[in-house]
Amino acid sequence: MEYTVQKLSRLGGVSTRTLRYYDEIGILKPARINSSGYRIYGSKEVDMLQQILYYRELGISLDNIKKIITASTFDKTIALIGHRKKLLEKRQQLDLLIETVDKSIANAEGKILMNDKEKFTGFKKKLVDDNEKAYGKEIREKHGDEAVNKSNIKLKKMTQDECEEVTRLGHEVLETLKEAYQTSDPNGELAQKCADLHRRWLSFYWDRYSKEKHANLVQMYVDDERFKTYYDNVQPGGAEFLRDAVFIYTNITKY
Amino acid sequence: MEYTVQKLSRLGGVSTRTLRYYDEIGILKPARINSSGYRIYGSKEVDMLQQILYYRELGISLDNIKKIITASTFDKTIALIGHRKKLLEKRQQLDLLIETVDKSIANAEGKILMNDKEKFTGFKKKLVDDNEKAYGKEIREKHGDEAVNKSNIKLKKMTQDECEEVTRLGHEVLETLKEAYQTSDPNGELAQKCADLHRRWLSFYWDRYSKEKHANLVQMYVDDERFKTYYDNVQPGGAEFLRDAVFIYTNITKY
DNA sequence: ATTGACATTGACGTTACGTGATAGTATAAG
DNA sequence: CTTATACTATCACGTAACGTCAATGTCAAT
Repeated sequence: MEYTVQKLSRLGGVSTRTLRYYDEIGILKPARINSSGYRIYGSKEVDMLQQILYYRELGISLDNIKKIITASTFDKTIALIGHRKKLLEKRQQLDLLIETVDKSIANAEGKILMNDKEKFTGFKKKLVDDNEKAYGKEIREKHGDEAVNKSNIKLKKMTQDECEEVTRLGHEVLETLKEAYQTSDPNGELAQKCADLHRRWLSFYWDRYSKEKHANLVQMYVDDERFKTYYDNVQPGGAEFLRDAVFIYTNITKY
Repeated sequence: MEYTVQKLSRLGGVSTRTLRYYDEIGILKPARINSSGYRIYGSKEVDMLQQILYYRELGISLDNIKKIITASTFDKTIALIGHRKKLLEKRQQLDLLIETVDKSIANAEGKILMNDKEKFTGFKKKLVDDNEKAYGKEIREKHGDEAVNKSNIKLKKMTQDECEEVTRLGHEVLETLKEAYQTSDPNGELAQKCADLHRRWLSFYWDRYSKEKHANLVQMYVDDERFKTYYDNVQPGGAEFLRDAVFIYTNITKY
């Protein structure tokens, strides 16, 4: 069986540009060039493309793939082991980043909540900025290893499963909010379920849950245009509805 | 206080090129340009650089940093939350890759071990290639989600702590090997400790440990030049010494 | 005046292609 | 046989965040 660029590209699920590029860098040459200058690939090239794409999926650079595919099984194994190590390091790096982002978010939220009433004092911005500077310095000091480890934020120990759940929860909150909004009853079952989901979602981010903070936060969702927009994009009037539901849920009615 | 490019670059731990680039893309302009065309930065710019570097550490693109640093605290928080989500997705993607690499390594090792005696039949290469093709297809079929989940490889459930340990163990094996080699006694305490460390290291990669496979593997370390080179680079004669120690350790003496 | 450390502006290289521009070729329909 | 259109080819520029020359100008000290 013979294939032109497009046929092979469809077979492999890549673009024709990719095939021409692979030809250019010498990683996958066509079996022959026909009289019109067209690239013609054979079944051997199909197999080769499969292998290339396989390694590409693993995040290996084309340069290394080039070496790997011409290497023996042993060398391939060694290459894979080395690559595995790189991936693990990358993941640790990612974990560290996520931790730091979490700290930053928690910090910002804390500041927002604490300083909600001083909104116009002009102090807040300075405080937060100072804090960011401090963190930045901290990180650059010693890559933040020790400092970060001392953190007592809950998120630190989030497993992968929990990460998936918090994402799912986030979606669920929004979808339940949409449904609940249709009932127009913040006291209803759906709205209260939504408030409860929101609490569970928050609990992932907060060290410890408190009704006060919860109510405070949803009020802020309404007061601040940017958060309001976020929820209203999901469901117009959603921010207010969520606040009302959470006020009932927490049994707190003023802020 | 005023800073030239180099002074600021040393303060922030970045290259002068980076500062010129940041000027070029408008993310950090100098306070003024002196009569000789030199960039002069003030303390405000130092603060700004701190912030930029902070966000850069988090893996945020300069383009987004540009938006973030001019945004309010609320917007920054929202941006961070969004970024956090991206990081989590990236990590899941990485975990998937690591799993697949593990499968691939285990597969290759399995093939090597199983077919050690058929080394010259020429079947092996074909088998492995076929297998790789199969995996590649599998992955591209449905991103391998289900297929990968069905895997019963031990590594799948490696936590981060375990990942760190296996890396540490790997180093320990090599260092102990070096020390043990000095004793010239594969039956000695150090050599047996090394063999034991090697077993523990292997146990991370294998579904279940067997003395047979262990002895078989270390013999291969000697027989195959590429693996031999790997260990001999650490300690000349290391591959043979490790084999001898493991033969004693496993109480298996022929292969 | 000279030297050495510092500054400037280009401009090309990096990765793995995407996205045109321009031009030649194959194939089926009219 | 012409035409439409579907395909092919080769440039060549753009991407992100700088690294790395190269050529040239400036500052402080000897």
